[in-house]
Amino acid sequence: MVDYDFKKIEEKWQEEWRKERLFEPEVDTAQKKIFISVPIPYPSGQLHLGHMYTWGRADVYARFMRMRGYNVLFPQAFHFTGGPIMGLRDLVKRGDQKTLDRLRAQGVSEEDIKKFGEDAKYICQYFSKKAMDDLTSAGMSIDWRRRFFTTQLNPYYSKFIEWQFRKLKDLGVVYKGTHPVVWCPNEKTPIGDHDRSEGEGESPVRYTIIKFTIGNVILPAATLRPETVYGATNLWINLKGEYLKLDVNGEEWIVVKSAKEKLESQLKNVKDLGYFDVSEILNKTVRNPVTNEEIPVFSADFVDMKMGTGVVMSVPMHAPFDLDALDRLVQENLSSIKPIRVVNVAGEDNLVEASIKKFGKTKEGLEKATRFVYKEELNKGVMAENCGDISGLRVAEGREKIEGVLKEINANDSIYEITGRVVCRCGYEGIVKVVENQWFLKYSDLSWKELGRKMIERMNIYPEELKTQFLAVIDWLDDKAATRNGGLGTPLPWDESQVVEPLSDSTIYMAYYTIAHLIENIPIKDINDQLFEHVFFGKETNDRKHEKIIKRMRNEFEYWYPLDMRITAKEHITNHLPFFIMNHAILFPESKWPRAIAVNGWLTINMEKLSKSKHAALTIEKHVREYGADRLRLVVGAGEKIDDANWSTDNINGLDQRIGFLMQTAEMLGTFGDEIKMIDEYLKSALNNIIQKTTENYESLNLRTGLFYALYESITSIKLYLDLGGRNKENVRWAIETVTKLIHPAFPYITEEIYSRLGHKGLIEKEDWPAVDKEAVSEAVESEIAILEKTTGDIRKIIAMLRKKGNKPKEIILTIADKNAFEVYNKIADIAAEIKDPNKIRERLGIKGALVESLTSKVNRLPNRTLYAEEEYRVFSESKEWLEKTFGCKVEIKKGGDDKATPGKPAIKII
RNA sequence: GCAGAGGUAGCGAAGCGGUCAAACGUGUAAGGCUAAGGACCUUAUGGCUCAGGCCUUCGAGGGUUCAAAUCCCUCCCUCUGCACCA
Repeated sequence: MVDYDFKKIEEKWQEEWRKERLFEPEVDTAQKKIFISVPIPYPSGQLHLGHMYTWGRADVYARFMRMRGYNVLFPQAFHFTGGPIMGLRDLVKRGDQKTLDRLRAQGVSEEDIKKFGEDAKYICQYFSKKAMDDLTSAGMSIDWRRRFFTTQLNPYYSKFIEWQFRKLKDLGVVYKGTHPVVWCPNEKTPIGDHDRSEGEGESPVRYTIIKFTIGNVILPAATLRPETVYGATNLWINLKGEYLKLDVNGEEWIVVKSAKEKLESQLKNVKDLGYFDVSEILNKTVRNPVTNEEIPVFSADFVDMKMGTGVVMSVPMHAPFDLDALDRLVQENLSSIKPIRVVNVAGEDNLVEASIKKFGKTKEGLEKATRFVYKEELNKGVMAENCGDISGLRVAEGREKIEGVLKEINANDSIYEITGRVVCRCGYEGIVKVVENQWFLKYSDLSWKELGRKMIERMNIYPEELKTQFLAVIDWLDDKAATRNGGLGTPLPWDESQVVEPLSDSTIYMAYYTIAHLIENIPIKDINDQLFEHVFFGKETNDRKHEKIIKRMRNEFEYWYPLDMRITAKEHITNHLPFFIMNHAILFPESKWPRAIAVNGWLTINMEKLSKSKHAALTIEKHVREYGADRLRLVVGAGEKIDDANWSTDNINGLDQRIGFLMQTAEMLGTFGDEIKMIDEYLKSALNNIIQKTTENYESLNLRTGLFYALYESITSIKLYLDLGGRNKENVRWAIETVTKLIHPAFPYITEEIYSRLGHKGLIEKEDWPAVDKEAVSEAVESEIAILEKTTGDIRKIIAMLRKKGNKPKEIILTIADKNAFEVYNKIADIAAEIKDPNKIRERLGIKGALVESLTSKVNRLPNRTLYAEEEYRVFSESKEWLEKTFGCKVEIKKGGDDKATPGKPAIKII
């Protein structure tokens, strides 16, 4: 590592930035603005390297844009909404050992831990303060004046949320409904994924109930494949099970005992009418409500007492379990039923028979067979001609349509099951509950989706490939439950039993940043919808008391909005980002729609995912202390696009080397002169190319590539320049300053330091971003340098061979090709620019000879640029000294006279 | 299942019709520098050659083209998300 006192340097420049108020931009209509934001973190722990990656990317962009002359706003708030912090408080209160260990590992004092157990708000405050300090020390150029937090703990923000939801309701996109959730009957709350000790990822699945009737009594068969009702040959019940007769919404249902609780928690009005002996209906017939046929009721062991209603529709032609059970009855001469085909799969004669053969008749085998048949028929199946209204439809379509058919004849209902066993952390098994009084945002609305799509089409999305995915997500979007009945948050203004849930109260909060530092000058009692309507939409206000401050708020919003760049990680693609898009689309006019989104992958450490247990060891605080902020900021170059980025401290060495090189070269400047050689043209050309590439890549948040040019390619070019004998003071100085500027957004502290050591008084961040001098870019010069390098490589190869033979080179003679060879070469290059076929090129050229033959013989080695004889001579003769030094022998450069020389490839003769 | 992304040398990762045996980083090996180690510099790192050459490679198999890692088709495999949860 290069030795420098990073702590001192960091403190020094932080102070300078603070003095200059560099990160506290004011409205200035004469200056172009850019508004950047990163998600609002949830302060349930200390920020770690994963955060560093996302914030680092945002900060590089912010500093880059500042240098490009933009007035940059980069604010940061904190999100207190939700349940987990309260959960953390309870765990601390309970003295949960794991939790306490984790907090202690993060350096939380015993006194603070005690307070955590008493007050969730204190946890929020503690960690948000920490986060602020960590981000600041890591060099984030954040305007902290505008920080705020959410929930009713901040009544101003709550007013903003209330306004927003009233407005959404007025727009007709909020409605009250019901929603199935996995529910803990003990704690009486939904069990989210992280609240489960078993069953992560399991979710409610809806079974269709088809009502078969026997007189007035209903046998409700639960099924995932209602479209096969045309092929039902019988019903299955299980004589070993206990059944009940229930009054369900005024109808008499026969169901297995376990279904009672489910139906109750799924909003059915249930009265228990007592035990029902199912042997009473065994072998009796029931009426299929769709076909009106009478079919028998049989018993089968495979009917699961815990699943659904305990009544199963038998479709032996399309269900392995049904066929297997029926076969047994037929063998015992208890039935003579024949399966009925209702789905055709091209090229398949009897899918169920085939699959049973394949997977076997064990329970596992039949389960596999069932999944297989389900999949095949769903994907490839077509409903047969005996299926009434759904005949000829694809299975998926038929399944959708049959629901309507059943509904019309009042023969359907539904029951939810969980896709797998879920156990709550409290130890109780989860069930599906249909919760009432849920308020939904109607993201399924087609005209709303149209707005969302329109916004996406107009937005810059980085990486670009994600645009199609965003459009797909909008298509897939369904109504979103926007409230819940617990946790921290803002109560829904018209139904205070519900709290706006976290993802729904953080869709347009970026607008709040524009006024967050001003709004609290107005007493809370005077904050109303009219104020927000005025500030955001310029509608009339009759508040004269706060005229001045309101006017400022209005100006701030008008100036800063829309948001120019939203930077976030990929886990938000299917939740936060689409909501952010949709809510902006419906609430704001097009001129205020966000302009760009940049998405990044996750950070891995030495190729391993950052697991929760590792967070404590990977805090930003710890790493800044250990390595310094600049070195830590190297993490922004760890990845690109949505690929996962890998961080390893190995890379620090590479950074240090290059920083050291810049500093050393800066110190050597005094020994340089003012001679200008071809290599100086090369330096100018190469660096201008690098400026261009760096700028383009920073613009689209491709920071790994940007840094590759700014930090690696640039220094490689400067080294090559010095190697080849370049010693022009002005040019080297310019090169060092340019590179320092190019890498400044990523490594702000050390670059400020280098810049001041170069004798500059002002801040580098206030300097202009290096401009590309197109005049200086010369393809010819760069190709000649490449030719020089290639030739050097060839010489080396030949010398190595000679050495093997025991020969030592005494002299190297390089001969540049004849002028007329260059003419031929360039003619071919010209033709090859449009015609690519070697045969046709030769035809068109009309010249023959060994040179033409060799230049056009290999299709992938056609000349593709113009070369100049004088330039080629110059580059070699100016490098003569260097070549002699490199190879330790005499070198002679000749012009013409050797047939072996071709343009771009001088003849090498070694004596 | 649905949706999206992707499979390139030991590893990571560029390239997205012709300057591709394939940038760059890292690893490995040899040499230099060092008292030594680290750091640094040079070179090598698909195979065969041994005067700058040739041959075979970019998940598998077909196809288009004078020319394919790059375009088209089929197949195999991997990753991510699927919601009321931050």
